[in-house]
Amino acid sequence: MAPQDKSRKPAIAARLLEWYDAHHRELPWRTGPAALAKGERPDPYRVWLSEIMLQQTTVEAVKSYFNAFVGRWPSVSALAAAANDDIMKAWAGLGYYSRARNLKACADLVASRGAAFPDTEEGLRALPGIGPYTAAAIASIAFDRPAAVVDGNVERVISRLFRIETPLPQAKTEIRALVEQMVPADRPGDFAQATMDLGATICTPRRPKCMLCPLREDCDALAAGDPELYPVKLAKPEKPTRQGAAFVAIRADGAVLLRKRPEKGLLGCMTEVPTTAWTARQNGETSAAAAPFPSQWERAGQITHVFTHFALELAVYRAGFQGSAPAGHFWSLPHELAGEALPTVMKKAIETAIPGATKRKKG
DNA sequence: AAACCGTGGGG
DNA sequence: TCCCCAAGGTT
Repeated sequence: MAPQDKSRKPAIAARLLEWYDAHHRELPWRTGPAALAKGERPDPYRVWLSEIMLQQTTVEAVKSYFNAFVGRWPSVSALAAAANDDIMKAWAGLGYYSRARNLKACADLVASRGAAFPDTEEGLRALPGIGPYTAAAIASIAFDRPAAVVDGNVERVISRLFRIETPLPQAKTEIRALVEQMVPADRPGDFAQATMDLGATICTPRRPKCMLCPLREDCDALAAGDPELYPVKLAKPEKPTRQGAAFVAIRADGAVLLRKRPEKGLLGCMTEVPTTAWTARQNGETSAAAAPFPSQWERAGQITHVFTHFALELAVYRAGFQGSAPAGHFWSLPHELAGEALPTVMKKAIETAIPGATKRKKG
């Protein structure tokens, strides 16, 4: 190791923090460096809630959900007192719905222990919905612990700085070790957020803005002229297609027939219109004869929705239907529909049958 | 440990 | 249009 390498990592961390002080993003859940310097402390509840929402989810998508949640449930105790269904409804559209189920389970646990979050990585890691990343993020941001926070941004920044040829996810161990050597003891939370801000705004996956980067003199990948090649990742498997049919039954007063999905698995605990099973592509027309009950079904259209590991083609049928809801089903009136726990794929299906039905009305 | 689990935006 | 992927966790 060359002599100057000995100070490389601390120097990088110092430059990154200097950049963060001047260029950090203002985010609803963030306590900025100036406020921290004045002695203000982040609210662990807000840090936790934001970190759960931000798992595999963009900052822009999270903002409105975060504001709605903290407005309605300002504390972990308030969230613990909420009904499961209300939380699922409020989470609808954000995706990865097990996060909402774990959110409630975690709030219940924390509330039952005096409403105080654990202040160590290990303690946080034991809570539902909190894995290695989230435990480190909360420990460093909310409790000033020198934890190594490694998310997708950090993996990209580090793999470029050190031009790591090992593909992800195999390189995770190596990356974590490097981050552990860089975390400054005095500002671990800011260091974590600075690395993530750099990855989100400068060291982006494509066309990184290296000319604006505070670490351009430190970056092995930039020196080699190929930062965009990192991180190296394994090729992804092909996405299969499944097919099925969705049935939008409409009562004379405009109510739509709905039911609740099972507690676990895809879209668990969320609300749906009746559908057939979603089977592997059959290369054929799904017949209205597969409807859960007989009616004058007419074809309203077709939607395609891409999930994480498969694409779904749904034939959408529409029919009038009178009488009480069949077992396991319920009617949702027009003014209630927008507030139901409908995942995006189900809103698409309903919109295909009844344009505008799931949009929230004004007033 | 490989599979499963949503969604929307950017290039 | 299509592909990538975002402050990952659970089983």
